[in-house]
Amino acid sequence: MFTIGRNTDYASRIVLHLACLEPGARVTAADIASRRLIPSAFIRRIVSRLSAVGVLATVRGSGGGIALARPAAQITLREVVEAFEGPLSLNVCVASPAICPLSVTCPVQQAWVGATQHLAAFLTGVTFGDLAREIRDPQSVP
Amino acid sequence: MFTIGRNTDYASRIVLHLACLEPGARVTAADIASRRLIPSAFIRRIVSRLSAVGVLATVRGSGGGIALARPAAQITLREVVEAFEGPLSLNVCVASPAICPLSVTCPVQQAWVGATQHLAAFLTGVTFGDLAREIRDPQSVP
DNA sequence: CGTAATGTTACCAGAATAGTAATCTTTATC
DNA sequence: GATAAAGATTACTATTCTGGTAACATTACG
Repeated sequence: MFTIGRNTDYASRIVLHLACLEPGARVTAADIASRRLIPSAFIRRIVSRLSAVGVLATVRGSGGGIALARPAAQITLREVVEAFEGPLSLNVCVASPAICPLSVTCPVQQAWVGATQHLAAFLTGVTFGDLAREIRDPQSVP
Repeated sequence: MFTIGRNTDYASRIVLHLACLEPGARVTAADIASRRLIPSAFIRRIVSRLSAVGVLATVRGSGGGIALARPAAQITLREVVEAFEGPLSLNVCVASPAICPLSVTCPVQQAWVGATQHLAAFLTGVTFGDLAREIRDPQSVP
């Protein structure tokens, strides 16, 4: 079973949480942590990463907090995944073909490239605007 | 970067190697290991697993060896992947939703289910018959 | 029985993962 | 400007996973 890591999962919960609030709403990391069941010490690094990547905008200091850096409809699941997992690559020979001495004419490598592209396209098509709408109005996307 | 493991990669090379031979051809593990650059001690477990899953047929003892258990066209890349990675599941909450207390109405979980299904469908569509044909006749599938 | 082959198990070192904790920086407010 | 609230950064740990090695067991042919 090859899966995304917990970081990525938590990150998507955080972004989803913000996407469900009023546009531009700002909340504290501790608040998200408690509501979304994320280890509170953990959330710091995740938020930090997401803001470095341009998904979140943070405000330090008293009264500060976390908000989406862009409208939720412009944030894709792929972006969040790649922030933690690196560029999508279902096999090492996809990201760095040189690692495999056989890769030049290897059809399996081609297959993995194709699979990776398919997955990437799917994840690009999922925005947090869509996901938030599913929560607000479950009927809209059955 | 979340990728398949080396086991899975090696396994696909082994099956591909056999798929390129005459149908029913039987060769030794050591032979495959040397030709496909797989650690020779490693290949035992891999072959053993693949035969347990019904992809390979092995014959023990002197003069024994390894062959495909079925025509290459009936062996999918998905099958080989799942033999080593377990059932496809891009997030833990896909395989076991109970693990996440939020999963009941979690749209991200839905997204991961969809992504997993897409990937599974893609990998089901890739057979080692196709892959072997690409090697024999690169023009046929450009 | 000896040899050639796969099957199985145990083991190891290094890396990654999940999670914790402590400390530093920034900034709003009083 | 002192204080406290908030995020930023770094280090650390325990556990698991991974890739790989090695040894031994089993089977079968001649």
